[in-house]
Amino acid sequence: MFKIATWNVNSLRVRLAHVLAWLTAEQPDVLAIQETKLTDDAFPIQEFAGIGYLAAFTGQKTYNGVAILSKYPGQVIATALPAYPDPQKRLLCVEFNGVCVLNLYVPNGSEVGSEKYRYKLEWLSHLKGYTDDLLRNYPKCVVLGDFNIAPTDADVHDPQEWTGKVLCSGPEREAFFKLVHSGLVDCYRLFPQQEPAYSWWDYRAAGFRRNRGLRIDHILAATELAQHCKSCRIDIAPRKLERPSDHAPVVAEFEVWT
DNA sequence: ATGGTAGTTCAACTA
Repeated sequence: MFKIATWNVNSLRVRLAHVLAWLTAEQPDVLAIQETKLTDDAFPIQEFAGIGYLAAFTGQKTYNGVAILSKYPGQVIATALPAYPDPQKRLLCVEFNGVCVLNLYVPNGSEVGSEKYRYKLEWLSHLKGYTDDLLRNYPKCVVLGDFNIAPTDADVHDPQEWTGKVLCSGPEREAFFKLVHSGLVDCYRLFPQQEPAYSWWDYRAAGFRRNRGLRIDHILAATELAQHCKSCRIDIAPRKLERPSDHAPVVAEFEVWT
Protein backbone atom coordinates (compact mmCIF):
# COMPACT_ATOMS: atom_id res chain seq x y z
CA MET A 1 0.00 0.00 0.00
CA PHE A 2 1.11 3.53 -0.81
CA LYS A 3 -0.32 6.06 1.64
CA ILE A 4 -0.19 9.75 0.82
CA ALA A 5 -1.59 12.78 2.60
CA THR A 6 -1.89 16.56 2.42
CA TRP A 7 -2.15 19.04 5.29
CA ASN A 8 -2.05 22.81 5.46
CA VAL A 9 -0.31 23.21 8.83
CA ASN A 10 -0.51 27.02 9.05
CA SER A 11 3.00 27.55 10.48
CA LEU A 12 5.23 24.50 10.88
CA ARG A 13 6.96 26.20 13.80
CA VAL A 14 3.71 26.25 15.79
CA ARG A 15 2.42 22.90 14.48
CA LEU A 16 5.61 20.81 14.56
CA ALA A 17 4.51 18.65 17.51
CA HIS A 18 1.13 17.98 15.85
CA VAL A 19 2.78 16.98 12.58
CA LEU A 20 5.34 14.72 14.28
CA ALA A 21 2.61 13.02 16.33
CA TRP A 22 0.36 12.56 13.31
CA LEU A 23 3.15 11.09 11.16
CA THR A 24 4.12 8.72 13.95
CA ALA A 25 0.53 7.52 14.34
CA GLU A 26 -0.51 7.40 10.66
CA GLN A 27 2.79 6.39 9.02
CA PRO A 28 2.03 7.71 5.52
CA ASP A 29 4.67 7.12 2.86
CA VAL A 30 4.37 10.77 1.83
CA LEU A 31 2.93 13.87 3.52
CA ALA A 32 2.65 17.14 1.57
CA ILE A 33 2.40 20.19 3.82
CA GLN A 34 1.57 23.82 3.05
CA GLU A 35 2.04 27.15 4.78
CA THR A 36 5.23 26.16 6.55
CA LYS A 37 6.06 29.89 6.86
CA LEU A 38 9.73 28.98 7.25
CA THR A 39 12.86 29.89 5.35
CA ASP A 40 14.81 26.83 4.19
CA ASP A 41 17.61 27.38 6.75
CA ALA A 42 15.02 27.08 9.56
CA PHE A 43 13.39 23.84 8.35
CA PRO A 44 13.37 21.21 11.14
CA ILE A 45 15.12 18.44 9.17
CA GLN A 46 16.47 16.72 12.28
CA GLU A 47 13.11 16.48 14.02
CA PHE A 48 11.63 14.64 11.02
CA ALA A 49 14.74 12.47 10.60
CA GLY A 50 14.25 11.44 14.22
CA ILE A 51 10.96 9.73 13.32
CA GLY A 52 12.18 8.30 10.03
CA TYR A 53 11.10 10.97 7.54
CA LEU A 54 13.11 12.77 4.90
CA ALA A 55 12.15 16.29 3.82
CA ALA A 56 12.17 18.32 0.63
CA PHE A 57 11.11 21.94 1.05
CA THR A 58 10.93 25.39 -0.46
CA GLY A 59 9.97 28.18 1.87
CA GLN A 60 10.06 31.86 2.66
CA LYS A 61 9.62 34.18 5.62
CA THR A 62 6.12 34.78 7.06
CA TYR A 63 3.99 33.45 4.20
CA ASN A 64 3.49 30.37 2.04
CA GLY A 65 6.14 27.62 1.99
CA VAL A 66 5.59 23.98 1.01
CA ALA A 67 7.33 20.72 1.90
CA ILE A 68 7.13 17.01 1.15
CA LEU A 69 7.98 14.55 3.93
CA SER A 70 8.63 10.97 2.91
CA LYS A 71 9.86 7.62 4.18
CA TYR A 72 12.23 7.26 1.24
CA PRO A 73 14.22 9.67 -0.88
CA GLY A 74 12.78 11.37 -3.95
CA GLN A 75 14.03 13.61 -6.73
CA VAL A 76 12.99 17.26 -6.71
CA ILE A 77 11.48 18.04 -10.14
CA ALA A 78 10.31 21.62 -9.57
CA THR A 79 9.98 24.32 -6.90
CA ALA A 80 7.94 26.74 -9.03
CA LEU A 81 5.76 26.86 -12.14
CA PRO A 82 8.37 26.78 -14.94
CA ALA A 83 6.56 29.35 -17.12
CA TYR A 84 5.50 31.68 -14.29
CA PRO A 85 8.26 33.33 -12.27
CA ASP A 86 6.85 33.95 -8.78
CA PRO A 87 8.64 34.85 -5.54
CA GLN A 88 5.83 33.16 -3.58
CA LYS A 89 6.79 29.60 -2.60
CA ARG A 90 3.68 27.62 -3.44
CA LEU A 91 4.74 24.56 -5.41
CA LEU A 92 6.99 21.56 -4.92
CA CYS A 93 7.17 18.56 -7.21
CA VAL A 94 9.05 15.42 -6.13
CA GLU A 95 9.34 12.12 -7.96
CA PHE A 96 9.46 8.84 -6.04
CA ASN A 97 10.42 5.92 -8.24
CA GLY A 98 8.18 6.92 -11.15
CA VAL A 99 5.38 8.34 -8.99
CA CYS A 100 5.25 12.11 -9.29
CA VAL A 101 3.94 14.08 -6.30
CA LEU A 102 2.97 17.70 -6.97
CA ASN A 103 2.32 19.66 -3.77
CA LEU A 104 0.37 22.91 -4.19
CA TYR A 105 -0.55 25.88 -2.08
CA VAL A 106 -2.92 27.66 -4.47
CA PRO A 107 -3.31 31.40 -3.80
CA ASN A 108 -6.29 32.19 -1.56
CA GLY A 109 -7.63 34.97 -3.78
CA SER A 110 -8.74 37.23 -0.90
CA GLU A 111 -11.91 38.56 -2.54
CA VAL A 112 -13.60 38.11 -5.91
CA GLY A 113 -12.47 40.90 -8.23
CA SER A 114 -9.38 41.81 -6.20
CA GLU A 115 -5.79 41.87 -7.46
CA LYS A 116 -5.11 38.70 -5.43
CA TYR A 117 -8.11 37.02 -7.10
CA ARG A 118 -6.71 37.81 -10.54
CA TYR A 119 -3.34 36.44 -9.41
CA LYS A 120 -5.07 33.23 -8.26
CA LEU A 121 -6.78 32.70 -11.63
CA GLU A 122 -3.58 33.48 -13.52
CA TRP A 123 -1.64 31.07 -11.29
CA LEU A 124 -4.25 28.35 -11.91
CA SER A 125 -4.12 28.87 -15.65
CA HIS A 126 -0.33 28.40 -15.64
CA LEU A 127 -0.73 25.41 -13.33
CA LYS A 128 -2.96 23.76 -15.94
CA GLY A 129 -0.17 24.09 -18.52
CA TYR A 130 2.26 22.54 -16.07
CA THR A 131 0.11 19.57 -15.06
CA ASP A 132 -0.60 18.81 -18.73
CA ASP A 133 3.16 18.53 -19.32
CA LEU A 134 3.68 16.57 -16.11
CA LEU A 135 0.98 14.00 -16.92
CA ARG A 136 2.60 13.38 -20.30
CA ASN A 137 5.94 12.64 -18.64
CA TYR A 138 4.64 10.90 -15.51
CA PRO A 139 1.49 8.78 -15.99
CA LYS A 140 1.58 8.05 -12.25
CA CYS A 141 0.99 11.54 -10.93
CA VAL A 142 -0.62 12.76 -7.68
CA VAL A 143 -1.52 16.45 -7.51
CA LEU A 144 -2.46 17.44 -3.99
CA GLY A 145 -2.55 20.28 -1.55
CA ASP A 146 -4.54 23.32 -0.47
CA PHE A 147 -6.39 24.35 -3.64
CA ASN A 148 -8.39 27.08 -1.90
CA ILE A 149 -11.37 25.96 -4.02
CA ALA A 150 -14.51 24.12 -2.91
CA PRO A 151 -15.34 22.31 -6.18
CA THR A 152 -19.12 21.94 -5.74
CA ASP A 153 -21.88 22.98 -3.35
CA ALA A 154 -21.59 19.53 -1.73
CA ASP A 155 -18.23 20.76 -0.40
CA VAL A 156 -19.73 23.80 1.33
CA HIS A 157 -21.56 23.93 4.69
CA ASP A 158 -23.89 26.68 3.49
CA PRO A 159 -23.86 26.95 -0.32
CA GLN A 160 -26.25 29.90 -0.31
CA GLU A 161 -24.03 31.96 1.97
CA TRP A 162 -20.98 31.12 -0.15
CA THR A 163 -22.48 31.58 -3.62
CA GLY A 164 -20.09 33.60 -5.78
CA LYS A 165 -17.67 34.19 -2.89
CA VAL A 166 -13.96 33.54 -3.09
CA LEU A 167 -13.15 29.79 -2.74
CA CYS A 168 -16.54 29.01 -4.37
CA SER A 169 -16.85 31.40 -7.33
CA GLY A 170 -17.59 30.21 -10.87
CA PRO A 171 -14.20 31.09 -12.40
CA GLU A 172 -12.33 29.30 -9.59
CA ARG A 173 -14.48 26.19 -9.94
CA GLU A 174 -14.07 26.26 -13.73
CA ALA A 175 -10.30 26.44 -13.31
CA PHE A 176 -10.44 23.49 -10.91
CA PHE A 177 -12.47 21.33 -13.27
CA LYS A 178 -10.38 22.32 -16.26
CA LEU A 179 -7.39 21.00 -14.35
CA VAL A 180 -9.14 17.83 -13.20
CA HIS A 181 -10.78 17.02 -16.52
CA SER A 182 -7.47 16.83 -18.33
CA GLY A 183 -6.50 13.52 -16.78
CA LEU A 184 -7.00 13.73 -13.02
CA VAL A 185 -9.55 12.33 -10.56
CA ASP A 186 -10.69 13.78 -7.20
CA CYS A 187 -9.92 10.75 -5.01
CA TYR A 188 -12.32 11.85 -2.26
CA ARG A 189 -15.28 11.52 -4.65
CA LEU A 190 -14.29 8.00 -5.69
CA PHE A 191 -15.92 6.74 -2.50
CA PRO A 192 -19.30 7.17 -0.88
CA GLN A 193 -18.70 9.52 2.06
CA GLN A 194 -20.67 9.32 5.27
CA GLU A 195 -21.58 12.97 5.75
CA PRO A 196 -20.49 16.34 4.47
CA ALA A 197 -16.85 16.35 5.42
CA TYR A 198 -14.79 19.48 5.24
CA SER A 199 -11.05 20.06 5.36
CA TRP A 200 -11.01 23.68 6.52
CA TRP A 201 -12.96 25.65 9.11
CA ASP A 202 -12.47 29.35 9.78
CA TYR A 203 -10.91 30.06 13.18
CA ARG A 204 -13.43 32.86 13.53
CA ALA A 205 -17.00 32.57 14.79
CA ALA A 206 -16.42 29.04 16.16
CA GLY A 207 -16.31 27.62 12.63
CA PHE A 208 -15.20 24.15 13.66
CA ARG A 209 -17.54 23.72 16.61
CA ARG A 210 -20.47 24.63 14.34
CA ASN A 211 -19.01 22.55 11.46
CA ARG A 212 -19.08 25.57 9.19
CA GLY A 213 -16.45 24.19 6.84
CA LEU A 214 -15.35 23.86 3.24
CA ARG A 215 -13.58 21.03 1.43
CA ILE A 216 -10.72 22.93 -0.20
CA ASP A 217 -7.83 20.48 0.29
CA HIS A 218 -7.68 17.81 -2.37
CA ILE A 219 -5.86 14.72 -3.56
CA LEU A 220 -6.09 14.33 -7.34
CA ALA A 221 -4.66 11.25 -9.02
CA ALA A 222 -3.89 10.58 -12.67
CA THR A 223 -6.76 8.57 -14.18
CA GLU A 224 -4.92 5.26 -14.29
CA LEU A 225 -3.42 5.66 -10.83
CA ALA A 226 -6.88 6.57 -9.49
CA GLN A 227 -8.10 3.10 -10.48
CA HIS A 228 -5.79 1.77 -7.79
CA CYS A 229 -7.01 4.14 -5.08
CA LYS A 230 -8.43 2.13 -2.19
CA SER A 231 -9.57 4.88 0.18
CA CYS A 232 -9.68 8.61 0.71
CA ARG A 233 -10.73 10.30 3.93
CA ILE A 234 -10.40 13.51 5.91
CA ASP A 235 -8.93 13.09 9.40
CA ILE A 236 -10.56 15.71 11.61
CA ALA A 237 -8.81 14.46 14.79
CA PRO A 238 -5.91 16.97 14.59
CA ARG A 239 -8.41 19.83 14.18
CA LYS A 240 -9.71 19.02 17.70
CA LEU A 241 -6.34 19.44 19.40
CA GLU A 242 -5.10 22.47 21.37
CA ARG A 243 -3.92 25.23 19.02
CA PRO A 244 -4.83 23.37 15.83
CA SER A 245 -4.24 24.30 12.23
CA ASP A 246 -7.42 25.59 10.60
CA HIS A 247 -7.08 22.68 8.11
CA ALA A 248 -7.37 18.91 8.63
CA PRO A 249 -5.26 16.30 6.81
CA VAL A 250 -6.66 14.46 3.78
CA VAL A 251 -5.35 10.90 3.33
CA ALA A 252 -5.48 8.51 0.36
CA GLU A 253 -4.28 4.94 -0.01
CA PHE A 254 -3.26 3.27 -3.27
CA GLU A 255 -2.62 -0.38 -3.86
CA VAL A 256 0.82 -0.94 -5.26
CA TRP A 257 0.97 -2.63 -8.64
CA THR A 258 3.67 -3.34 -11.20
C1' DA B 1 -23.16 44.22 6.25
C1' DT B 2 -19.70 43.43 9.67
C1' DG B 3 -17.12 40.77 12.61
C1' DG B 4 -15.42 37.01 14.53
C1' DT B 5 -9.50 34.22 15.33
C1' DA B 6 -4.81 32.93 14.33
C1' DG B 7 0.21 33.54 12.69
C1' DT B 8 3.97 36.55 11.84
C1' DT B 9 5.72 40.47 13.46
C1' DC B 10 5.35 44.29 16.36
C1' DA B 11 1.28 47.80 12.70
C1' DA B 12 -0.39 45.53 9.36
C1' DC B 13 -0.93 42.01 6.49
C1' DT B 14 -2.73 37.38 5.13
C1' DA B 15 -5.91 33.87 5.64
